[in-house]
Parts: sequence; C-alpha cells; structure tokens
Amino acid sequence: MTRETHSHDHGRAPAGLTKNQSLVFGALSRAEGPLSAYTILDQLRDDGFRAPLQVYRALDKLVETGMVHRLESLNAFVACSHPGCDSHETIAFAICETCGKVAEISDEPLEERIRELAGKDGFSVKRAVVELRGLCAACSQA
Amino acid sequence: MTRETHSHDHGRAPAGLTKNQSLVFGALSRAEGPLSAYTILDQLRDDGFRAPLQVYRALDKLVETGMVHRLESLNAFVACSHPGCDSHETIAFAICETCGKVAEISDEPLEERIRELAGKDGFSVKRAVVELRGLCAACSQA
DNA sequence: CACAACATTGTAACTATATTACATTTTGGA
DNA sequence: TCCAAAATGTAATATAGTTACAATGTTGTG
Repeated sequence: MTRETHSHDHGRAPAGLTKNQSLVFGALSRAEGPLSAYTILDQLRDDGFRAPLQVYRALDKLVETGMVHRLESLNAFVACSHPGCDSHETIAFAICETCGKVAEISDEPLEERIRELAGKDGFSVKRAVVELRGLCAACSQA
Repeated sequence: MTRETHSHDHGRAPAGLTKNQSLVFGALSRAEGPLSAYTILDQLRDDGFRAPLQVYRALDKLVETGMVHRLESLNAFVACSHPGCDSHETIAFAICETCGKVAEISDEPLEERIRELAGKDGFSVKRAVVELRGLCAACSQA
C-alpha cells in the first residue's frame, strides 16, 4: 500500500504533522507543480479522504506554518521548495503558464521597495501577494 | 428609472461599451470597493440580468481594455481609478482588510525590479499580480 | 431593400472552489 | 481514569466560473 504511516505510530511523519497534514503534504511534494484542493482530495481517496474539508483543514495548517504556499491567481497550492523548510522567506512566485511549474523567488530589494511604497501611503502591509505569470526559461525558448 | 441608456441609442454609454458592459461598469463605479461577479449580478437584476455569464462576459471585456481590474486574491473586481481611464499603468494594489478599499499603485522601480528578477531566471513575464493585503492609513490609526 | 457575416445577448445546466454546522474520535495531561 | 482540547468525519450549502446552445441585434455589401 501507499500509506505513509501506520501501526502504533498513528500517523505523523515529518515534524509534528498530523496524519491528514502528512498525507496532503505528501501529495503536494510528489507533484511537479501546484495542485488544487480538489485534485488533492481525489489523490487521497484511497487514503480515506472523502470531503473537501479534510483537505482544506490540512492546507490551512500547512500554509500557516509555511510548508505550503497558496497561489492566489491559480486557486492552488504548492509545497514550499526550500529544502529543510526552515526559512520560508519567499516573497514572489514565477508561474509558467506552459509547463505549470512554479519557482519561488526571495528578493530583499523587492521587499524593500514594496515596504517603501506602502509606507508612503501610510499603508501597513500584512501580506504581499506577488505572482508573475509567464513562461519559464525552458518553455520560452521552445 | 435608473436605466442609463435607452431609445434609439440602443445602449452604449461611454466609449464604445455595449449595454451590458456599461451596466457592469456602472455598478463597479458606484461601489466604494471591489465587487464580486455575483454581487454585481444581484445589483443588476432590475436591469434584466439573470445569469452569471452576462456579468462575466462584460467583465472580460472591461478587464481586457483596462477599465476594470481583477483582484486575484479576492476573486473580485474594481473599476480602474484613473480618471479618464487612459493610462492604466497600475502594477500593484493595496487592499485594506478593514474598510475594503483598494488603492492602485504605479511604480517604475518596482516594475523594474520585477523585470530584473525574472530576467535573471530567464523567466518571461506576461503579467504581474501584486496585491498588498493590510490596513490603509485611515484604518491602521483607528 | 435583402442578405450574409458577425457580435452581442439570453438561458440553462454544470463544474470548480470553499465554508458552515454538527457529530465523533483521538490525544495528552491532571 | 477522566477530562479537555485537538483532530477527524460527514453532509449540506455557499460562492465562483464555464460550457453549450439558441436567439437577437448590428453592420456592411450587392
């Protein structure tokens, strides 16, 4: 079976994740690109998932801890691509509209410029959504 | 009646807009902040709107011409705030999570930095989604 | 005018995305 | 053990967007 955890372990693979969180994170990690909540649901039917809420609850937690990012312009989710998932400093995403792959971008000057712009208007930024839609290097030369 | 156009004019108020486009643009212009497609639909029931598609079709065109912007992180739409709607150079939106108002931001250095970042990866940007979520000046001092 | 070509509109059904409400089970500590 | 909190299960519903097809209106041309 494909089940990732079982027996007395009662399902919590990586760092303090519950069973459902592990399953959802696993699905996103196996994927090449972003997945919608409902695609994840379909992939986890065999693991006992039946309802959207099971996915959304796990996603909420994973997004909260930074292990997963939500792509607003796609209504989809990706596993954070930072190896140990320790520094989730991502500020932007480059989303290829041909192959679907997503690159994470961290850039201090960009953050700085955003803070500056906001500050000028007295706007206090809680979260910045920066998503670049276009073609990745591989796809644009094809 | 509130109808904006009638008689032999056959409905095309501002610049080459069709009747439905005018109605949708009117609804967005009257609003203080962004509206969802379904909210627009509800507001236009009295003008004969019955189905979502009537709204989405008009929105498609309005967004295409830049008179209306789509806010990806909100699944909603706003009328462009540039007076004559001639230069739609907006690159970013500042969305207040308290009062719901949206400010448009144009900033050449920001655009430049984004182009630079993308170029470094060989990524070719077709569209940049930049939405700042937070508190506007008025709401943050309250 | 007549007619063809095209754009716009109307309507229904459907797919996709996300949340609310409530019941049950699991887990960890006093 | 027993309780409280966290996690899970399930159903129903709300919200967002699309597909398919029919009808109507508009415009240019012979």
